[in-house]
Amino acid sequence: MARKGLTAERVTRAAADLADEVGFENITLTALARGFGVKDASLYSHVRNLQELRVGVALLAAAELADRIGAAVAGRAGRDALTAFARAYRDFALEHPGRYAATQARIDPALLACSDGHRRNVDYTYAMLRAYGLEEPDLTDAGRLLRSTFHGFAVLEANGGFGHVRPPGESFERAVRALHAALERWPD
Amino acid sequence: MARKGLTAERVTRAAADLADEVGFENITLTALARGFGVKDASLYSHVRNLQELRVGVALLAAAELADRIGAAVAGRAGRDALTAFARAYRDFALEHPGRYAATQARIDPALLACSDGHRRNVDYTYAMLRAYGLEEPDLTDAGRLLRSTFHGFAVLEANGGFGHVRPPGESFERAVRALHAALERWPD
DNA sequence: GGCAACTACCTAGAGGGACTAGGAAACGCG
DNA sequence: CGCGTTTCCTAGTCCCTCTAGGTAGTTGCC
Repeated sequence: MARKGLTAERVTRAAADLADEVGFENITLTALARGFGVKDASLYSHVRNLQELRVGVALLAAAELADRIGAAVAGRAGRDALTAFARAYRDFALEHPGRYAATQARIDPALLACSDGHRRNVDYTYAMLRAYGLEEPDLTDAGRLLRSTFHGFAVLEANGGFGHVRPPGESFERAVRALHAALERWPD
Repeated sequence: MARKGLTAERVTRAAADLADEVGFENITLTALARGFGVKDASLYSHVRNLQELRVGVALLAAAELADRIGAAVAGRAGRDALTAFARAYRDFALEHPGRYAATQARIDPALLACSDGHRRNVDYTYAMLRAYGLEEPDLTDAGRLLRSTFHGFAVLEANGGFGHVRPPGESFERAVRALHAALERWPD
């Protein structure tokens, strides 16, 4: 009955890794327990239930994504910032599909408000858009357009939704160019 | 032991309705069987397994979406067609969240090639884009941009990803305007 | 150092969903 | 009518979530 030194954080991090392997929807407390050489019931000392584990992964993933985006946009503005933001976003989704899916999981709004990662992601977006000279409500509209396009692209690419003819990366760069042009001419 | 007159089609249609209620990921053969007043094992006479049921729902939903889009864009071109397409797309996603999620489910490419609904959805998009004077590879890039934005918006809105301040519908109309402008000036 | 409190792990078991094997009753067609 | 097929059944396996209650390590406190 040797102790394995598990903590809520280690479990959550392992869950994030597992999510990247098998998909965020398919993480399982049993599989996680197997990975630690422990019975599944034991994990309930560290995590209340599967739902809470998912929330933990979502917060972790959002923070990691925010780190990447923050590093990418640091010291840039306008087109440079937009391109760096977009690439960081897409790269994260490609490298960490499970974590990325977690960032988009439906979460209790009260909890979401406390999530540093989610808040920072929004902040970076708004900061970038303000540099284009936008103000409310254009800020909101443009922000939603960016999020929709980036997220939609990430989902479709991850799901193999694009035929294999043309490299998705080139389509993505084009999309970012088009968005840049749209932001410069906003509101048309 | 009265027969209930079940068929693969009735089961699939019920699964689509259930998906709209509880989410595409959460449909269950057991719940479906309960709805028909039948044991879960009985459904295996009509559907090979859960995976195949999901595929069936996906094909059904894609056909329904294609019908709506086809009706919307009939006789229109340019901005009119784009707006009608976008509204039909978003409305479908809002009215039938489960069916909409099904249209985006990862499916065996071989099967997907046989899906009339999926093919028509692609065809409508390409027809619309050709009216903007685009040719390959711009056609592919622009098509991916549209799909990404529409899909991303639908997912975020369905997940409650937009705060409640500004009505999503207005942001959506703006996004469509921006996309129209981008298509007219393509490639920038 | 020794004892109590706490915590990390355990076993046992309920409950539910996917799925299979094999059986019986309804149906459809000659 | 009777024969084969289809539809539904019971029974049971396996896997996952989650709870209750027990035991063994660890920590803190005198």
